[in-house]
Amino acid sequence: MSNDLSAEIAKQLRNAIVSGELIFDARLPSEAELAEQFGCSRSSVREALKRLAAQSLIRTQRGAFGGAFVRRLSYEEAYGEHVTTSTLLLSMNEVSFDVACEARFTLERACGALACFRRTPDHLATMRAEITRQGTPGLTDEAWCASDVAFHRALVDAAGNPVMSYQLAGAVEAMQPLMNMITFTARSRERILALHGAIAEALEARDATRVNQSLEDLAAYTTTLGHDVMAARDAKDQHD
Amino acid sequence: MSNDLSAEIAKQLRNAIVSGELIFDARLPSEAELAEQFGCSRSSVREALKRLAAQSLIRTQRGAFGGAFVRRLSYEEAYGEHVTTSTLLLSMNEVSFDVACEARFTLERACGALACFRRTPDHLATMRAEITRQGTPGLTDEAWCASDVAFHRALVDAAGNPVMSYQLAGAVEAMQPLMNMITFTARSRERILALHGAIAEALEARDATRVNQSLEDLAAYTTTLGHDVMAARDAKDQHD
DNA sequence: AGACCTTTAAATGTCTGACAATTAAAAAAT
DNA sequence: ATTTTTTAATTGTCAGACATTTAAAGGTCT
Repeated sequence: MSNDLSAEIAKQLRNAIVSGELIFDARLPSEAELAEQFGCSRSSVREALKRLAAQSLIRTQRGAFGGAFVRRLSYEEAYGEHVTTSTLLLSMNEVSFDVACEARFTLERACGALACFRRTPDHLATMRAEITRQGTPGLTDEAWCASDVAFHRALVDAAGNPVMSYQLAGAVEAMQPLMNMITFTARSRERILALHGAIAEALEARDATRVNQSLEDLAAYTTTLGHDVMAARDAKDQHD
Repeated sequence: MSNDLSAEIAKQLRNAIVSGELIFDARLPSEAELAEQFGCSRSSVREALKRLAAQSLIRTQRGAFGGAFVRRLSYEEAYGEHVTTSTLLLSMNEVSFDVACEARFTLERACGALACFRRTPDHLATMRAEITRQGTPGLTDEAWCASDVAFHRALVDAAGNPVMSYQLAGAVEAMQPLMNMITFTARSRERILALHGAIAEALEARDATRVNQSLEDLAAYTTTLGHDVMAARDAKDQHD
């Protein structure tokens, strides 16, 4: 039906994998066999297999008794894919800062409640370490943002639900590019740092209400900063 | 460094796209030019391009002035990719039903609060339509589950935040395969249906507390059903 | 001049055949 | 029994050819 053979072949093989017909670690027929089955050349089969490899659906192994094998999608890989897709989505679609912020903090607050029950000393230690780093003078914007992401990731992980950590990967990590615009002044960093401290303390005390409140404050402040930056940029554009 | 040329080429091109060096609708060099640039054959370049195409990063166009163009990732595509990845992740990693349920309903409750402010008559109508469908006798398990997903998707969309809808895609839609195990009896459907009604009513009344409570009830009941099914299955396994 | 047809060149899509590199099993040698 | 060598299967890469598609350029007719 399609005018792209390799896409069609990839689709059929993908279906076989997703439907469970080909299970984890199952070996696909060799490229030559697939070419015969589909009545096409080896090149077309290879292009199809590369498509599947790009989606982490298969791995290939050279040599005798090698071939393409169905791959188990790990949390780490799924996490990475989710972050890449989300980053791309946000960077290519002019998403409003407000909307992205709202989504991120709404979801993060949902984690906060669970995290109060489940947080371990490990999670608290990670958060405190990032807070310390954020207090060091002369931190570059990139380093600050990376640390910010690590802090929030620790908060999400503290909820102790790997599925949720995966789901929130995009919300937390893909925000980084958007956050880069708002951390210009030392004053704004100071304020954010104080709010991070409040969150960590409330989490240590397992005080869900305070965690929630601190996250709301942080959301409000972040939104304000975003607006200020946007307004300043608009003014500059007018001036130029 | 890698022993896979096409993967290496794909990586470099992907970086150029993600970093913004190649912007939306930019045309990549032709396959022949890329082959020359990378000092390899056209086949290897083609395999690399297919990898990028599989990730929706480029589209190709045949003919003169055709070629590979950077593609804008739409919400719909990102949504679809997220669902596929999540489904695969859940199906391949023996995720506990409890953990998945907790993640899903925790995130959904977070939407509930926002949805009370933003829900439109359209959202309510969609939810009521699905409730009606769920009440029709003789509904297959697949149809029931699809309708269930549509209902919850409407609830998420009612929050009026497209970024959030995208983020929750995995949580809502990838649960379908897991839900398929628990909707065996008419009695359980009836109970779920009643809870759906309660959610819709509370949302219409913009009563956040009741929405939250109803979602919690639904979560609790779903978890119970899951346990029952699991226990029954274990008992059967012992017997066989 | 404008509308319609034809040609052309550039590009991707596909096929064929070849060889290199890798690898595990089988066979041979010690 | 252990080590080494051979072998066969399989993926990775390349070169060259041809098919197909497509938009632009050129030509023809009114």
